[in-house]
Amino acid sequence: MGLFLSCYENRLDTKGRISVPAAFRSSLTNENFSGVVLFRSFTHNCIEGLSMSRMEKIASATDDMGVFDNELDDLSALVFADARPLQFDVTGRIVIPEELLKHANIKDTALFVGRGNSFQIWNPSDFTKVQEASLNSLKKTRPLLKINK
Amino acid sequence: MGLFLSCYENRLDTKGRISVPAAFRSSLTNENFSGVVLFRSFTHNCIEGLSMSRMEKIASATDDMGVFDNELDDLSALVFADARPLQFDVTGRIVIPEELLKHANIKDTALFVGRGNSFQIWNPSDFTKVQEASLNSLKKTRPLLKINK
DNA sequence: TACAAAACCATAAAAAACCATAATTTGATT
DNA sequence: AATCAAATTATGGTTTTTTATGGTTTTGTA
Repeated sequence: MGLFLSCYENRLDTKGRISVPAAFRSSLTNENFSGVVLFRSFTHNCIEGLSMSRMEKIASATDDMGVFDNELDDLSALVFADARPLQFDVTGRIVIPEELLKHANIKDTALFVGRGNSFQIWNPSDFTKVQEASLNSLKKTRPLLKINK
Repeated sequence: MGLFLSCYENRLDTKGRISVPAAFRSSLTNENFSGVVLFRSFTHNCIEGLSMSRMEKIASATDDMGVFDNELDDLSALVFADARPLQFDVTGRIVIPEELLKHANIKDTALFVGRGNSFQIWNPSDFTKVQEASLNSLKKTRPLLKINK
């Protein structure tokens, strides 16, 4: 699977449709399911996005843990219950459910943010704030050399 | 993968295109993705360059760390969000996004600087200054023997 | 029937592919 | 070492395709 990289800002139309960035779509060309899976982030006011195959990996990972790790089991249960499979239309658009938009405080513009094997969808100005904060805290601790190992 | 070695100065055309040095391109011949990944350096006013496969290694490394290493998670999130996958055209050119050019203070000429497993792109005169400063500090501290250990 | 969801059609702007050429490098031959 | 031919490279300009976005029509179904 291709990585989700960079950021793309797109707009919702009157019918709630929004284009998933072409670069993200082409990371999903080998997928069986022509679309994405979205759910509300636990940690931020944003939407988490995954491919269906990655969702299936999470499922088998929790299977492997068996019934013994209750915490992980509960967590994945929440994810599955909240997850929305959304199929692309011909031009690569999806309709993001109202609940998710509300959780991420998204009105008419959304920012698709690459996270490697997954992505997030943000209210653009919310993301700017969080990103700056994160950058500042990193500059203090400077774990930067780890990148190039 | 071949190493990125030496420095090459190339020019941007009116459409923002610039040739990636042939020597760098031939270090990437075995890559699936015919291009490079660029992002803004955290430490200097320059652009960092990597192969896609190296980016994928970072992605799986962060996956392995899981949700437990928040610091690494934040760091990779920043990198992935900022990273721009740029595909070569037929003649080996890319278009460097405006934001990156601005960060590196690049106008019409750019210097590709080999860094072994990665490379950087600099404003030529900026690089000269930084390199001289770096050389001077090395002459004082003389940590040179450590290189071959 | 009425309503929501899906399929269909259209278009301006952005990105990619295409074509051309001068300059440079390589390599072969003397 | 010197020369020339061939290949590669960096660079410039043009054409075609893709993309994001908007609107309309059809379908399914409650």
